[in-house]
Amino acid sequence: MTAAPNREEKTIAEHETLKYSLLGPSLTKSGQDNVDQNKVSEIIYNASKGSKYFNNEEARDKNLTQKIERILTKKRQLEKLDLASDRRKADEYIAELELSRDLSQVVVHIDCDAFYAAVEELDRPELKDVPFAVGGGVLTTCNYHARKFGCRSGMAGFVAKKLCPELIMLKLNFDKYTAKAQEVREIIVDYDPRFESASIDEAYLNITEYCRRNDIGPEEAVEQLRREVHEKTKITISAGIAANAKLAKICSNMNKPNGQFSLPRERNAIIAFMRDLPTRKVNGVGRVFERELDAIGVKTCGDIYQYRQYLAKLFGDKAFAFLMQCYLGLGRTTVQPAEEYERKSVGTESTFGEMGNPVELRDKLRATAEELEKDMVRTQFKGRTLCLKVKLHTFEVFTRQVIPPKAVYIAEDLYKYSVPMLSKLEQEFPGMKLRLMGLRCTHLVSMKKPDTMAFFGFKRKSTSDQPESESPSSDTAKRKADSLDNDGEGQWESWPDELLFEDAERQEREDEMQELETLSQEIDKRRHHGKEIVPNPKKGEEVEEEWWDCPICGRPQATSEREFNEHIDLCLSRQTIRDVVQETAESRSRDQTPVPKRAKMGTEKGREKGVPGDPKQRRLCFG
DNA sequence: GCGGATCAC
DNA sequence: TATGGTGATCCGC
Repeated sequence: MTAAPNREEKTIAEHETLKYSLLGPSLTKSGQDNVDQNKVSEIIYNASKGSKYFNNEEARDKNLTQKIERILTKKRQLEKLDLASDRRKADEYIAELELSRDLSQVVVHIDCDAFYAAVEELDRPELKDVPFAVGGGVLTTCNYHARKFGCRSGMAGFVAKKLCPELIMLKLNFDKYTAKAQEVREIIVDYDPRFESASIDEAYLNITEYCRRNDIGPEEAVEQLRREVHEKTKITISAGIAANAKLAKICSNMNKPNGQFSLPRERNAIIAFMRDLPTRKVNGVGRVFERELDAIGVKTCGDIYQYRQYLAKLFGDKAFAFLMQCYLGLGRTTVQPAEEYERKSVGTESTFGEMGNPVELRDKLRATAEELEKDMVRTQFKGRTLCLKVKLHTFEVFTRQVIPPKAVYIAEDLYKYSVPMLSKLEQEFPGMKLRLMGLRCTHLVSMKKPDTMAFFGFKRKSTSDQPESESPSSDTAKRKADSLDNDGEGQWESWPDELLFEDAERQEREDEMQELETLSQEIDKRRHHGKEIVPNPKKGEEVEEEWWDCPICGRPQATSEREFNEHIDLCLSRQTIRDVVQETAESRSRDQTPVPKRAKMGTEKGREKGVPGDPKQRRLCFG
């Protein structure tokens, strides 16, 4: 074969993958079954061709193709080697995972059907029979009529219009969706008071206890839940019922919309289910990983097994572990409120018309900093690291970060420390024009006043043999109260908005805050020092009684939050902050026990992400 | 630890 | 005319 046709073939092949990529990330969403994807792909391709976005996508696609070439080359090398040891390691891992299999829990994933569109339809019934979408330049979602034309979430508005010229575009009414989501959560809380919001329209529930208490089967319970939600909110939801969250999530997509699917909680049924399941159906496998897996011959989760000896070397240990769990159909069986997840960053970004003027760019940076300050104040965090993100007019994305001398959150500081990064980028890309700018703080430090047990990480542990002590009703009430506290106000009463103060006073406050922050970190570290600080049930009969070791004086303290806070206040006033920090540092150096890591939020590759307990975010959620 | 990349929603 | 915002994780260096 000559070189020319080969190159041509390659170009065609590359365009095929590009076209596939251009279809967007939500290809697996429902409503696309009877759509001629080739036709849709052609329209999208032609609508996009030549644009800067297209060119960038093309470049990315070429890079991925090269990356896949490298993967294949590596695989061919591995094939020549003796991988018996790798196969044995994989088999040992599988055996180990198998031992951890827990089929005792009934986990449910629920997902509102085309949620934003459904809410809009309630207000405007005439929309029911016409294709329409919600969102601005990019579709946030669209109804099922629109999906028949190939429209999808994440698609550019003008492309959607090409696919469906009659498409009606609606602006987002975020408050409306939030209110509706709240209605839904008020119902599902009765099925699991500790349900977990995955987003505004998705939630995980563990209904094991509900089924036991009401002597009802899981499928029947979920049918009842869906019926109840529909009757009371007029929203239809789809649900998946399975032994763990990963499977439940997959199952909720099986009979969408307005349907449910239950996967038996039996090993054989689960293995059989995974065997024929395309990898892309698993949460965490996106367009890229799907292509990479496909390239080596893995199309379904069942295919994973025969390639097990290659996976770690080709994709890394994390991906290996993830894939093994996919093959076995394993996932977490725990469900917990989103507020209990720990936030790791706060950021803001925005897109705008091409901008290259350095003065304008600095104005934009200042505005971005001011936006971020609002979010930092709202969430009560400072950041030890500040990250600047820019997207050039070519759609290329770059990030740069700094560690300011102190934790930051005030716009002035955010700006001051990010300007040099912007200047450096301007040097790096002379005449650069941006279409997006963003700022993000990471390595967060809490600014919450240290007067609650929650601050120290103490949570009332429900006595396991006393489920009534944490009855659904009381928890519901508490969680409803939480949701009303939507701005985190009331936790910072004695420290009003910084902006109200004159600069000098502000500085003073800041220094004080800095000290508090240092204290909080020290105590935080110490808290994680050992399990011994967690609440211990008192020996004896009174199981309800609990006590805590004060993290400052070390003495055991009473159980009520009020008493505990009073003690902490007393302790703090007796001992200066400096003393505490000193003492804590000493105790740390005495005790060489490694600080236990916080519970990880997700599993490998960001699977099973939770939503941080940020009010802004929480507003988006059921939880 | 940094920067790029991927992923979910 | 023209393709989002927020947050998380993983990998290679």
